[in-house]
Amino acid sequence: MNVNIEFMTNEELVVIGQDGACCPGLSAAPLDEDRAVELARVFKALGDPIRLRLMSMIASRGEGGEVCVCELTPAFDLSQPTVSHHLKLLRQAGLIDCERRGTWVYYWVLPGVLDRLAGFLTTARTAAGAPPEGLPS
Amino acid sequence: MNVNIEFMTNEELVVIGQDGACCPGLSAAPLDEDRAVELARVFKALGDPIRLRLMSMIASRGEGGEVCVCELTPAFDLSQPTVSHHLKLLRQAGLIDCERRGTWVYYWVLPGVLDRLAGFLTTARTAAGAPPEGLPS
DNA sequence: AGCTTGCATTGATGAACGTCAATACAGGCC
DNA sequence: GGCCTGTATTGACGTTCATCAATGCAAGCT
Repeated sequence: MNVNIEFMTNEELVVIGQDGACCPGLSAAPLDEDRAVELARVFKALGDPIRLRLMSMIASRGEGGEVCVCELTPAFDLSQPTVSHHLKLLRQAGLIDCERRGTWVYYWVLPGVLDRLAGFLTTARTAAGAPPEGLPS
Repeated sequence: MNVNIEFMTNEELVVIGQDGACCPGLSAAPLDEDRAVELARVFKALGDPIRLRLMSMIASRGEGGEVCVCELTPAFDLSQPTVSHHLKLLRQAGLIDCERRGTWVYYWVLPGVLDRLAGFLTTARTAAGAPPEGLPS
């Protein structure tokens, strides 16, 4: 698990897991309560226009790409603390991580998270028919 | 658009579109404000444990499958109105639809919605490198 | 040291949300 | 018609959320 910042309390989720397909899939079988709670936290993090745009701006940098907060903040018609707050929520949801380098802080999308989330939603893979063949992950 | 119930006001979203891949994809390019607002509504609908479980129970029926509300309600430790409310939110998000048949009301997942949502999240498809070759969808 | 810039945290406020009891509505059955 | 069952809607209440101004902290500068 990679939180490279000490001065921030690390409350990241591990829901989507670092490896494998996190869980059976939405359509595979009725979700049990605990997994529903964990996964809902991730979707809730994406359930805000600002956070979706933040995710998109960061994810657009591609694998290994980073974005400086100083690029993110002015892109929104919001106060700096509010943007910072949304970034924190995305981080707590286990979607992104950050690192301070000198004066600036850089954010990136945790590798594989989006693909695993997508896999969870996809019905084709989880259907009874096809075997769980090798996913990109 | 398929709302087969007249007595309910139809406020379904069309965000995820009935055909095609809805939009460039989260990682393709920074999401514009309008699309972010629309998509956030869908993710917000999934951002609650109860609604996620409801979706899962309905989606587990597979393509064309339906679930009677009378099966959904007792599965939760909630009042009937609350479950009904969550179903309404999922419907307004454009994720499910329903139909009354006699005394009972049946819900199903709108076809393709989950796969399109998954496609929106997937990075592989939208990356600059690979051509958009045929996905399982 | 002091100043400045970039970002996170705190505390407050109004809006949105999840929940319930009560009620309304639709359809089947007597 | 009247009654009963299943589901949606209404209205209220407490909690969570998004937002801001003010403040705090880290790092670079002079």
